[in-house]
This record gives sequence, C-alpha cells and structure tokens, in this order.
Amino acid sequence: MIRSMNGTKRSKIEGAVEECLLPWFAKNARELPWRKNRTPYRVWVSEIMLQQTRVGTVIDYYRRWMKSFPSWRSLARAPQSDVLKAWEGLGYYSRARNLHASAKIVCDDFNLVFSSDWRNRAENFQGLETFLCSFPGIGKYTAAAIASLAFNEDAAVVDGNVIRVLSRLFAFGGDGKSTAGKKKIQAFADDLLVKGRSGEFNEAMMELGALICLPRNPNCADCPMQKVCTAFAKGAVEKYPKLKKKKKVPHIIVGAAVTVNCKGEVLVAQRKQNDMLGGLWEFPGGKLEPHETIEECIARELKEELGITVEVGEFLMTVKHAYSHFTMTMRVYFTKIISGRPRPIDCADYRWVAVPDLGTFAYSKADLRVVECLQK
DNA sequence: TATCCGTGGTC
DNA sequence: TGACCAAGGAT
Repeated sequence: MIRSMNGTKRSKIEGAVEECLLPWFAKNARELPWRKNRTPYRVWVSEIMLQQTRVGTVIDYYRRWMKSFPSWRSLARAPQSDVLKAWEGLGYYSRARNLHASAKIVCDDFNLVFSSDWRNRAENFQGLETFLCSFPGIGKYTAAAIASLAFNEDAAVVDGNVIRVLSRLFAFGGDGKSTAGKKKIQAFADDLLVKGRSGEFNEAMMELGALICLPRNPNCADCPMQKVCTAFAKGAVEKYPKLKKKKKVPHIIVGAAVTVNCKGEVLVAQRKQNDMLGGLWEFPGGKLEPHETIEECIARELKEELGITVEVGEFLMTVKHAYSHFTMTMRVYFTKIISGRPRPIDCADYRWVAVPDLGTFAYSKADLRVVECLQK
C-alpha cells in the first residue's frame, strides 16, 4: 500500500521533471562562464571551485583562473605559488593543491588529451565515475558532476541543493546528510534522472535549489514543481530537510608578529603543506596559551617556528576572523630580532620581503588584512 | 560517524 | 549579532 503510494508519487514527479523542471531550467538558467564550452578541464575547475562555495563568489575566480591556466598543461606546469595566489581568498586551499596535483596526473601520468582517452582509461577502472574518484579532491558528487556535464554520462549528483529539493519533493523526513539518508536521496535522484540529458537534469535540480527551493523562505509560488511537491501539499515545506543543530565553535586568541629588519623588510613564513592553510604565507605567530601574555606568546612562537629571539614592540592591529571550526582574534605586534637568524624549523619556508612586494605571496584572508594595513 | 577544512552572504 | 550554510572531500 505504502509502496504503491510512493510509486504513484514518484511517477508523477518523474513526469514533472521533463514537463516542468527542464523547461523551467531552459528559460531561467543563469549565464555562467563555465556553462559554455564544457571541456573536461573547464567543468573540472568549476566543480572544484563550487564545492561549498557560492556561485557568485566563484565567477570572478573562475574567469581569472582560465586566463592564468587555460589548460591542463598550463596548470600542470605552473609553480604552486602561482596556483595558490590565484586561489587566494577562496578558502579550502587543499582544493587548489589537489587540483594542481590532478593536472599533473592528467598530463604526466595519463596524457589525457581527448575525451576518448578518458573513456579508454576509465575502462581499466569500473567506469568513468570510479576513475574520476581516484583523483585527489574528487568525491562522489564531483565525479558525477564531471561525468554528466563533460561526458554526458547518466550520473545523478547529490549535493546540498539536491538533498533539500528531493527531501521536499518526497517529504523525506530522514537526515539527508547521514550515510543512510544520502543513499536514499541518491536513489531518488537516480530514479528521476532523465537518461541522455543528465547534465541538464543535474544543473536544473541544483539551480532550482539555488534560486527557488531555498533553505529559508522558499519561493514556492514560482516553483515549477509545486504541483507535485509532497512537502508543499502538506503545507510543511520548511520542515524539510530536517536540520541538525550545529555545535558552536571555540574562540582562540592568536599573537602574530610583523618583524622588521634594518633594511625595512618584513619577515613572512610559509605554512606547512598539510596543515590548515597549507602552502600559504603568514606573519608568524600562534595560539595564546593559558597564563601567557600576548607578548610572551609571540616571542615563544617565533622561537619555535623560526629559531629567533625577538623583542615585542608596538601594537599594530587586531584582526577578527571566523574559520569553519573556530573563530579567532589575532593581535598583531611589531617585533625586532634580538638574536639568531631565521631558520624554517616549524614552517615550510621564510622570506624577508620589502613591504611593496608583500602582495606577490598568497595569504589567508586574515593575514591579507595585515598586508593591506602595512601597505597603507 | 565526527571532525577538520575558509570564506562570505543572509536574516 | 550570532547562527546557518553554500555545486564536498579526506581522514
């Protein structure tokens, strides 16, 4: 009984996808730079940039990226410093490192020039999606996105938008982000997928989630799927998907140093590759320990990271910043070296840099604020 | 499964 | 203003 009801609902929804959703998408899809000329490279770059990142943020980064690195080969041959500089401010920097690594694999390990090369190579894995998943930074969502958008494979994506849209269409009360819930949502998406039009279907689902079926205040009046939406029929659209309470994140105090030498150059250090913000540059410093003054913290950190003894001088600025899993207040002080020469003890590298040249290095948002302040 | 990994928009 | 969360992946 329940099964047949679900079957009825599903087939109605299935029909509405072709009759309502795809035409709506054809009319309302935004013009986005990665929507024209969908080569594997262009799709790949856009999908990595779009992970957990809004379309509006990605557009400018994507345009600049394609100017700097128009092909797999140009990216593979670029130094990491250029790659991170192009990614600067976009966040989740392992994406940039992994994308760079993927370009080297594509060019140097596999020499994947034509689409047919990808398909031949994918034969040795269990299909194209599995092959794509073997690249660093590519998971189930991104593999399905690239497979459908660049190769027209019948693969349905499940992202945050799709979880929300399908939870509402089917009034699915489970947690769409859990393993079991995601499996269920994936099954719904697989059923609804319009074979042969997978790229269009996937983008339509995500575009619906981004423009109409919003997390809060969804615009049901303009929704092409309204008449088949189970949650709407129940008058309970905002009850889906079920939300989980987020833990609140800790707050830390950080001390950071602008160390100036006799030439007026400033000391910057590069973070280790596999740390948070790996490969980026920073004004050295670190977390304030209990029962420690900010001056003691900065002196200790510079000793640990660079092996230098410094005198902490004038206060420069405070930077407040929210990361994904903690918030930070960074207090920045000028310092001078009393003894020792910098060595990369607990960092990847260091440089003395004239203030006007600071912008040639890539920083996180917080340290970028310090650079801006120094250059004013 | 839970946690780590950035940043910015939104209300 | 704080809390949510966006075209997720790795461990």
